Order: sequence, then C-alpha cells, then structure tokens
Amino acid sequence: MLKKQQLYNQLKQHIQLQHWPPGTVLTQQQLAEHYGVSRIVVRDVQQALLSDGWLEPHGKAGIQVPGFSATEAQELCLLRLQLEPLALQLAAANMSFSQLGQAEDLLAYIAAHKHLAPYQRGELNWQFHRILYQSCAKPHLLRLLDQLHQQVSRYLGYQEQALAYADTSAAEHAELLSLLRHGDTEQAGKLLVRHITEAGNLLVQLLQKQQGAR
Amino acid sequence: MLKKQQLYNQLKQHIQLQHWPPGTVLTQQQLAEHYGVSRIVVRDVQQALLSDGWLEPHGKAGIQVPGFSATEAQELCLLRLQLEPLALQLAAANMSFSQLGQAEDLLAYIAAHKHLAPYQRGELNWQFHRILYQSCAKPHLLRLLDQLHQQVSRYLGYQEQALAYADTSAAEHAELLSLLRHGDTEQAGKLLVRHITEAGNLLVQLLQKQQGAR
DNA sequence: TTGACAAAAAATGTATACATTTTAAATTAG
DNA sequence: CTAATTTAAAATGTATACATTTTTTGTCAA
Repeated sequence: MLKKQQLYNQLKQHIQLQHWPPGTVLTQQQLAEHYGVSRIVVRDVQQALLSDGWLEPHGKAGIQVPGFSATEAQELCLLRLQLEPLALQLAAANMSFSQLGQAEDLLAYIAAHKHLAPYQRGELNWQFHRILYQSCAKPHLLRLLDQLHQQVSRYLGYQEQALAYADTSAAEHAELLSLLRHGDTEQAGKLLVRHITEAGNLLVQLLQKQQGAR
Repeated sequence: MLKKQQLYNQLKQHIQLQHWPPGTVLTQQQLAEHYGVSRIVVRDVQQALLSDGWLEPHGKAGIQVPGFSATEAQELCLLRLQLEPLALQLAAANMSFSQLGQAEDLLAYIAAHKHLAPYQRGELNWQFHRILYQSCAKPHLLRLLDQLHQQVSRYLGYQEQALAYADTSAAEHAELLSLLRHGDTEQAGKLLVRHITEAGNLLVQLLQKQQGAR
C-alpha cells in the first residue's frame, strides 16, 4: 500500500486516540522521523489532514492538533440536520432493495459485535447512514456529508463514554430502516431529525461538562 | 510569493478560461514543464485542485479537466438554497453596520466597473454574499459555502453570455441589502431564495441548450 | 488476425539534497 | 535589566535523483 495512505490512516487514528493530544504542535521533520518516512510523504498527508480539519495551521511553521469545543459540535449537528434529511428524502425515491439489504446487514454486523473500538463503531454507523443517502445521486451533497462525518468522527473518542446511547441509536437505526422499507419517507425524515438531534445533544452536553470541569 | 500559490491560481484560471479544455488529460510532468516548476510543486497543486473539484482523477495515472453538466449545476444550486438562507438568517442577528457598509461599498465598486472579466465579477459577487453571511459565526458552514462557490465559479466562464442578468442581479443585491438594513430578515431570506434560484435556473438552461446543441 | 505475454517507456511515489523563510537565541546598545 | 538588532538554528519550500507502479508497445503463438 502507498506510504501516503498508510500514514494518513495511522496519523488520523493517533490523533483520535490522543496519542498526539489536542494542542500538540508538530513539524514535518518530527512526523517524518517518528513514522519513518520522508518529509515528502508527510507533506502530502499534512495537506490532506489540514483540509479535513484534523490538523490546523500553527503560525507560519508547524501544525497543531485541534481541540474540541461544544460550539463546534453544535454547529456540526446543525449542518447535519440541514443536509441529511434532504439527502434521505431525495434518496428514498430511488432506493433499491439491495441497498436496504446492505443497510440491514450492516446493522446486524454492528449488533453482533458489541465490543468494537468506538471509532470503528462510529465508522460503521456512518456507513449505515451513507448507504441510505447513497441513491440520492447528488455527488456534491454526498461529498459534503462525508466531510461533515469526518469532522464529527474526530469527536468519537469522547463519545465513547456515552456508550449507553449505543442501544438507543441501534434501535432508531432499525426503525428508520423499517420505515423506509414501508415507503414512509415522511416519518423516516422526522425520525432522522430526532436521531441526529439526540446524538448531537448528547455530545454537546458531554463536551460542556468537560469544559466546565477545567 | 510561493510558487505553489502562484501555480494554483494560474492553473485554475487557465482551466476556467479553457486554455485546458474540459476532458484534457494532464500529467505531472507536462504541467511541470509547461509552467516551469518542479513536479513537487505540481503535486501539491494537483492535490489541492483535486479536492476543490477543479481537476478529477483519470484512471491510476493522470488527471483530467472536468466537464460541465446541467445536472451538476442544478445540484450546486440546490445546495446553495439549502445553506445560504440559513447562513443569512443566523448572520442577520449579529450583523454590524460596518459590515453592511462593506457590502454597500462592494456593490458600488461592481456598479462602477461595468467591464470586468466575468470571473472577476463572479468573485466580487461572491464576496458580497460572503460578507452578508460572515457574522453567522459558523466556521464550518462558511467553509462549506466557500467550497460551493468554488464549484459554481468553475461555471462562470459560461455564465458570461448571460450578461443580461448582471443588472437584475445587481438590483437584487441592492434590495437585499436594503431589507437587511431595515431588519426585515424574513423578506431578505425570501429574496435570497429567489435570487439563488434565478441564477441557478439561468445557468442550467444555458447548459441544457449547449448540451442539446451537440 | 487476434489475444496473451513480455519488454520498454512513461508516469507517479519516495528519498535525499539544497534554498529560502521563519523562529529562536545571542549579543549589544541604551 | 530591557529592548532592539544581529546571528545562528530550525522549519518549510523546491529541485534533482532514484524506485516503484502503471501504461503502452511490440512480439509471438494459436
């Protein structure tokens, strides 16, 4: 596999697991030495992660691991609410049985693997949503949604502590699927809004608690 | 100035002016020689333009200048409609007089320079919109809007032919500003929707005509 | 002629080396 | 001692050179 791709994944994961905690300032040299690749590779990855929001510029030299804020989480939730129901509505018309099946399989897989790492669970959950939106056939919309998910997933290391929510989430996913199967787009949309709002509120509250605790 | 930045701007402009027409396949070597820089610089710019949607992958080697489609334009319009009114609404509450003034200045400048290149006019028009949204204080929302504008601006070479629209557009901008000055957020929002829809429809019709003419 | 396989060419990925810019440290004048 | 200026160190930008992958070309057998 390309070293670029490897480093991209590894560095992202290390950021998520807070091996490089928020606020850490990194240089190309540092990363190159630490991960045993040339600076060229680091540069490519750095640019990608900067535009993904997993790193942010730090003055004119160096890059910084961004922190977490309840405000940002709130905004991401708002944007999801603005775009995901639209995607679902557009997709509902074209959705195939095979796609519904895929989504079902994914839910089963998640249910069967209770002890996944939180970021893996998050990834699978997004895949579920992604399948539902897929057939909206709007590449740009899907691109924006992927970006938003990327941002949100940066927070998932935190969200772990809210494991109690996993069950609620799974139940809602199942209900969502059921509604779509029966062609009840209207109700599915409403449920999706509730679903996103709940997840968002939980995350925001968690972050606020943590911010207050300093 | 950094060569990277220079090349980024120049290549983008050349794509917009169809110096590299849609469908053209380019290689790093080619670009490096043509613009007199090393491949490293080309690589950086290539990655940036790929993620901006000004270039697209072409198999496993080479990059391609994307074409234009009415469908894509339609989608971009849809997304603008989904996000810009929200931004305006959120911004309206916090908008300062100095910002309204900035916007006013911009309109005056545009009105005073009738003979701007179409892409410059497009850039200024977007700056106007951007100022109105600025104070929504939602970094991610603004980032998404900037991206959307990037995409739309790729089409502006075409939109030139619709210069007749420039006057309508300017009039609507002025009215929008006036409504905001008087705090009529409701009406401003409705006008914005109309404004975006009109521009979108015009562009889509133009593209459909051109597609039909082949 | 066609299709598969091998060899050559070309393109991209990666590393090293050098140039320029930025940051930090050291020195000196006030 | 402070602050400004100079000097050294470090970081990023860029170019060249090499390695690997991908594409194309050409050859040969069916």
